[in-house]
Amino acid sequence: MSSEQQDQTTDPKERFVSLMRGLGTRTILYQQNVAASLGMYNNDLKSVDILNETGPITAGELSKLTGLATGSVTALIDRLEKVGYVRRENDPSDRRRVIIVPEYESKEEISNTYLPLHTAMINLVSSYTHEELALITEFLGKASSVLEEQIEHLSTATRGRTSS
Amino acid sequence: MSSEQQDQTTDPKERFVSLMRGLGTRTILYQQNVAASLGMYNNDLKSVDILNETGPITAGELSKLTGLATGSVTALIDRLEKVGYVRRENDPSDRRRVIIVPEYESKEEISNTYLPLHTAMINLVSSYTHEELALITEFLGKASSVLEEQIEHLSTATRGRTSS
DNA sequence: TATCAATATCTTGAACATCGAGATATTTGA
DNA sequence: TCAAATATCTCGATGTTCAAGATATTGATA
Repeated sequence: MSSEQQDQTTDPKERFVSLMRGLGTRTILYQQNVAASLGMYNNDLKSVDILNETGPITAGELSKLTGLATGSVTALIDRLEKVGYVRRENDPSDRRRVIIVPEYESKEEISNTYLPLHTAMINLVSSYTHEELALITEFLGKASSVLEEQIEHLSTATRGRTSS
Repeated sequence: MSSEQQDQTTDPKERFVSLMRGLGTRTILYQQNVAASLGMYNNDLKSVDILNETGPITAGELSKLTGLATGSVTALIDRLEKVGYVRRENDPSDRRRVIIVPEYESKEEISNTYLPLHTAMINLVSSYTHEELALITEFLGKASSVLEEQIEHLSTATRGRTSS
């Protein structure tokens, strides 16, 4: 896998979309490799990443965000808690709820694994001017929003089927 | 999940990297939702995407690209072949090998599921000038390369552990 | 205040992708 | 010609994941 096949479409927009897809595929493969190299399951790492972005959330919310069944999330939290990546905390205002608090920063193992990518990205970014960087950053934000909408669409449309 | 927490870092570069990560997380969640809505396993869809980009490859190559054991790939191909997403073909020059030929285009089910995202992306892109689009496109290519290098690093460094 | 429905998490058993190792077939090099 | 290397497949074991039910708690209604 590199730059093969029909990648060099003539239409600039289609070429862009094609690159976007390629980036997506590589992102997924990358995350999978990170998980493997940490000896974690994909969903476990995915959850850690989500928690790192959202901060503490309840088990139910994590279930919705990951698309996993609640029973799976229970087991998942057990695993993460055992390794020290998160801890359970009781919600004083609602004793049914369990809040999952990420201990992400305390565990440098994960950030160390991400570090080479981080460095490479900073490196890449340094080759751009402030204006260019601003444009790209703005674009990334919009692309994220688009993806988020699409996820919302799909997850509401699918509700309850078998998957991975 | 939206725009929470420490996302608005002051340093533009760090802010960029943060957005990049967010995009990654959403990409993974999106792909997972697509798989679920198609009633497929994540790895199966991942493989279809890879095959769509690479064109026909051998079972062994797919095994390397996905990081799955060869036995898993055999079962995976069985599933994809049964649904008609790929077909097996013998390599006349090496009769041990099995070439997996994607029937991607013939099966519109998948492209239809990707269509809304495709449209939204085209839409997003249309708001940029040619010069801007060229810049972003160039950036995407470079980012893809960076990811590919990182994948290569990790996969060579990990060789043989337990994962998902 | 007592009760019932709704909500949140956990428990349990079954299902099934994945792994690892071995089996089979084929190719390559000595 | 023969052994080592390579490519895919087979098979049993493992373990996440699911679905449904169990338990605990909350909120609303009468």
